[in-house]
Amino acid sequence: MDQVEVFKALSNKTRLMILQWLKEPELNFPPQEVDMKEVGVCVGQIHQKAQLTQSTISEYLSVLQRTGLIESTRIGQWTYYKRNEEACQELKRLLETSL
Amino acid sequence: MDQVEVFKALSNKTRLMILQWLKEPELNFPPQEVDMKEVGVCVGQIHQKAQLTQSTISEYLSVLQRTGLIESTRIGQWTYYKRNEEACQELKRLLETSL
DNA sequence: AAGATATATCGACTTTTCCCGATATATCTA
DNA sequence: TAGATATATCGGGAAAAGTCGATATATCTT
Repeated sequence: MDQVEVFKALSNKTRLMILQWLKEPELNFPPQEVDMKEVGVCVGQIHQKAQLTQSTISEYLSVLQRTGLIESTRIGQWTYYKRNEEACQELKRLLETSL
Repeated sequence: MDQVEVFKALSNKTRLMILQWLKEPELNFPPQEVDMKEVGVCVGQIHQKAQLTQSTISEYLSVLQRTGLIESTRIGQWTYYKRNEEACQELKRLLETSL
């Protein structure tokens, strides 16, 4: 895990928010077909909640995914994103030592 | 403490290194007149060790100081920088919850 | 007061990031 | 297969960050 890349990914208000929202998807997004806890939240929902264009949000989700902090599942025409809690934990551990 | 600003400050290899070096100044810098543990390390020493110009390092130290992660003391013509361990701890705590 | 030394600040240039709109791609449905 | 919908990617303009050299400022020494 490249620390600089992770910090860059976290250096943006919207991306930090997304990470927060995905912590408790049921609290932050309207009910879905899928189990949000299990599968995640689709791009459109995140796009609606963040007030930025679809392309920007898609890009931001890629940035976060590249760090490993979130992961995606494609189901039909939707891509669902959810946190990778293990990676988040590992990052915390990393920060514990590297900071 | 503005999270985005902190992460931006940490989004740079050199600044991360500086923060590391200042963790154990006696191990990372040649002996000085002053007690490095207590007072810190002067800009010139950090400048020599990081391979960037004096102005860049001075700027980077300001960036770090603005986050509160390091603090400075002027003694004569030297400015000494050292970690603010309390702030570093607080940041870790913040990350623990905000991440 | 003059010169030396350490640091900070300024102006400039380059690279990166932030966002957008437009378009491409994938999948679904009729 | 045609259209609809969801997402990804591409190209670009504006703003911010990275980095430098030159210069200003502060302090020390003589």
